[in-house]
Amino acid sequence: MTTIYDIAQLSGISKSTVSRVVSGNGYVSEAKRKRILKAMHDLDYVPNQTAKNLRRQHSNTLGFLVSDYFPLVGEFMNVFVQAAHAKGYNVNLYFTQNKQGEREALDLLATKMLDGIFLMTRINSWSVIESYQAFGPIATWHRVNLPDIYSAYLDHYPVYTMILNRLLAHGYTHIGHVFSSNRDANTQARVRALQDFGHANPGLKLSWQKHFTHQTQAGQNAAKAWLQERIPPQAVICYSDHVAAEFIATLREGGKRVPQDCLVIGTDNSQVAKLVGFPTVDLCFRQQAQNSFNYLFNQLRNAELPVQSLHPKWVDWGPFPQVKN
Amino acid sequence: MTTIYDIAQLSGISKSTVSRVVSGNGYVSEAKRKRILKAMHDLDYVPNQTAKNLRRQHSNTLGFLVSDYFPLVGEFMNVFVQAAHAKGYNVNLYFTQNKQGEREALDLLATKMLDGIFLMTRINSWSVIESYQAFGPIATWHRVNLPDIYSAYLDHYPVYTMILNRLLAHGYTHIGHVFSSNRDANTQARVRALQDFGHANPGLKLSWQKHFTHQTQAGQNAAKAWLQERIPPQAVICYSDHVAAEFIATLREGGKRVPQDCLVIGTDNSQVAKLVGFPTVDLCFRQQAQNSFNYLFNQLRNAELPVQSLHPKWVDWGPFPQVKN
DNA sequence: TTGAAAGCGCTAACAG
DNA sequence: CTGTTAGCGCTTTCAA
Repeated sequence: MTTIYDIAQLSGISKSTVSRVVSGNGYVSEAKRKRILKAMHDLDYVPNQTAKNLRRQHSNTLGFLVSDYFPLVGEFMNVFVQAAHAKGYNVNLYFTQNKQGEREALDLLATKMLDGIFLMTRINSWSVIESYQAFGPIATWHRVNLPDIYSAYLDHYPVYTMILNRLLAHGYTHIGHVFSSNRDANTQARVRALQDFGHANPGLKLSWQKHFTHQTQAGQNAAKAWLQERIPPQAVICYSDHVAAEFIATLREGGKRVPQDCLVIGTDNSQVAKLVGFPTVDLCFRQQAQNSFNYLFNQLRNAELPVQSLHPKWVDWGPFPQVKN
Repeated sequence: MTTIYDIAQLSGISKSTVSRVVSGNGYVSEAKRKRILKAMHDLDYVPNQTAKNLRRQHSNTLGFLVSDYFPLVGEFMNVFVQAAHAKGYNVNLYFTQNKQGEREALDLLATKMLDGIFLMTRINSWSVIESYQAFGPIATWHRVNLPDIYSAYLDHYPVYTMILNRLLAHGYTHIGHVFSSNRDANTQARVRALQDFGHANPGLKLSWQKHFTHQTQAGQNAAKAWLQERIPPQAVICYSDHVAAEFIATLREGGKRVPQDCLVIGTDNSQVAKLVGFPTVDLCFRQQAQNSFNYLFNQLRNAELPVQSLHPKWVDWGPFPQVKN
């Protein structure tokens, strides 16, 4: 492997001058620059990023942590990584299966092996995560109210209310719900929205509610429960598009028609909603990914990239029929 | 940030001894080890990976390069990253939008910023990619026959023949094809399989063929073309599940029934096939991801992790009806 | 079993 | 404009 020293030797110029042309900092005479460039070319010189990182005490690398893969991760990551690359940042991916693994990844912040971290999904408590913030900026997808951690969240309370109102306007009076873990602040917001809606509209049947901690098979299990009911809900709101898609697939396997027998609604506007064809709400995850990167970048470089507000909206990839009684 | 030096100071023991307990190499007396451990704990010591990497001339990090995101990337990467983590490797993700970007990522091999590379999708010619192999192992998803680059490929010729035969057995005589770029060796294999099949079975209509370089909207555009036909194919084989799903969605939007009006077949066995519900062929991408990592690991560590052979098989997530005339 | 010392490849004062 | 010098934090001989 050829180093800065080799090219200094070959060109008969000092290491530091070579460094100047490699890094582009400082003045170098045209003559010497030419000779150095030639030597670099002749020797196939490639700068050693690791040495550079050690010296500069940062890596131009961001960590993207998820505890588990689920379909939206790929789509989200895609936006995040593109944004990062556009600004010269690399991203390191970590599937943190447990507390220990998550801490190890977080530890990398302390030595600037990672300059900043995006947490799509967390395992450790916020208090331990927060303690790492001293070493570098942290952004998260989760809804959380911490002074030093940026959260790309969108409040699900009004979104859920919006969904319920539309359902009501279309004549639905028996509505089921598939929620994520109650630990999640936005799940709590949804549940609250549901309660308030129930009080405001007495007489509706809203009690069919399922909670799932993991996306794996949540849709399938919820649909199986639906199929068992003597009088199942006319519509079911799922906490993610993937769950909705799986719910629909399982219902159809069970011989039911969607949306005729049950209208299923997702909340992501991910690719699968379009493919399977059901109504969903765009929760702006693409903008959230961009915002998260922008926040991290702004912290790191003292910049002012825009962090835009989010405007959820309906995306009807499938029919939203009036209920027939 | 506390370093090995700080804890040497605090405990009154030399740097090198501290290093021994941190890295776990070499003998250290129990007494000193205890004191050092205590100091490490008191000072919240976190080893500096960058310094370690510079010194050891490797990073325990693999590069995962893709030119563009497409849905299978997420699922594939999931398996690859999990496999890597299980063996103590991290993975760095690169979306290499152009030749330049791909080379920059490949360059990282030279300095062991990256110990090995997996190429899901490439941009530069194989000859330039091959030249990097001197710096570290390279594996790829593409089908390519290069002595020094591992390719996780599965031969699509027999797979395509298998699909055609099943279609024929079910009475299909007019079969359409959505292919990827002809540059791809496995696309060429599919086309050859089709030609040979046509010769062996004269009288079939097999000429409806579309080629797409990118997955984005391939399914949609192909379906639009299908909808224009006076006598469209009874079945269409798509080169990926995502393309198949989009094809189906567009057909349905156009008022057609699937599979009644057109049987659509995918080839991935990705999540979307299950969700949308259509027949697909498992091309074992999960095993391919595992194999790719295992190959890289074997090269790097002179190990013998199994690189297993691939056995494609039908997965009917949706009906495969007999054709009715 | 331990410490001193050299050095991985690069950058950035500093002095000239 | 350029060279000398001193490290970044860690590992690893080598000698004690």
